[in-house]
Amino acid sequence: MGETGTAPVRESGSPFDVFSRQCPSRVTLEHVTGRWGSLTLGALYESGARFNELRRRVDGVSEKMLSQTLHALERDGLVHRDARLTNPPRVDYALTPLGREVASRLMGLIQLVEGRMPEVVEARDRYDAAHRT
Amino acid sequence: MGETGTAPVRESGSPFDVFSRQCPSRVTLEHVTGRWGSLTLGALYESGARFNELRRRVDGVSEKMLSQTLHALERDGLVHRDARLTNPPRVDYALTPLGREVASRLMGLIQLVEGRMPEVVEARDRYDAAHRT
DNA sequence: CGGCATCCGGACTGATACTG
DNA sequence: CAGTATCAGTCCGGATGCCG
Repeated sequence: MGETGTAPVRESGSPFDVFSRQCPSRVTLEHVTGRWGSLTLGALYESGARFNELRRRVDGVSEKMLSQTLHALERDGLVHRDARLTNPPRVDYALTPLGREVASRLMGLIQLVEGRMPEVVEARDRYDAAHRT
Repeated sequence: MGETGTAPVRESGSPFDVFSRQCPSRVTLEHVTGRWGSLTLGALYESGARFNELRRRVDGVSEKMLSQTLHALERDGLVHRDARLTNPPRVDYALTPLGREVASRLMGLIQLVEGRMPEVVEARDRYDAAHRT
């Protein structure tokens, strides 16, 4: 390959470098960080819950999106689904140990963003003021 | 209000609860965790860079999306843009102190996901095997 | 080099309706 | 309660072309 210093190796030597296209880890990262994925993991970090309880925690999510999100997270091994075929049916969702680790880091990020929102809002105002013609 | 334990207060008492619809922090969180936002912050965490250098680091991003992403992050005060009106033009992007904090947590998440991909892949195989009719 | 404006197909989203 | 199915609307995102 080019020896002109183009090497994009980054610090990674990982076989699962998210920065590369077509790497399976990028898909998982998108499940985790996606619009509803992050909020769903955050909601479950609090405690396990049933479907409609989760819907209430994640304000604004539709049935379809929540269902879809939970399936993706379950498939990735981050969420455990426990279904009782009783009447009425009861399905409990909870984080797996791996899911808990991921959610923990995610919560760290979420809380940082929440806590620094005043700075963000201020930055936005400055930006908007500067970019008005 | 209801004293039946419905209080959805969560651990948050924050005025910027991402779990609530219409909260500005949710928008910022989406910029940060979005498909290209997370990878862009990750790329900049390594070091500041020029536009096309960033394009190379974030494999697969289009010019348009990178530009759009950088604007959003700049507006949120996470990225600093330094433009020299020379010829040829030169524009350097770098993280702000706040951006660096956010990117740091993000990298923690990214590295966790990358490192645990074997488990994820395994979980997927199990899921797919169990859900084939 | 570092962008922005436009176009356009397809992916994604969200009501609604229906099932077990 | 816990979903799936369907369908219409939105918007994402890439390609192209032009400008400073």
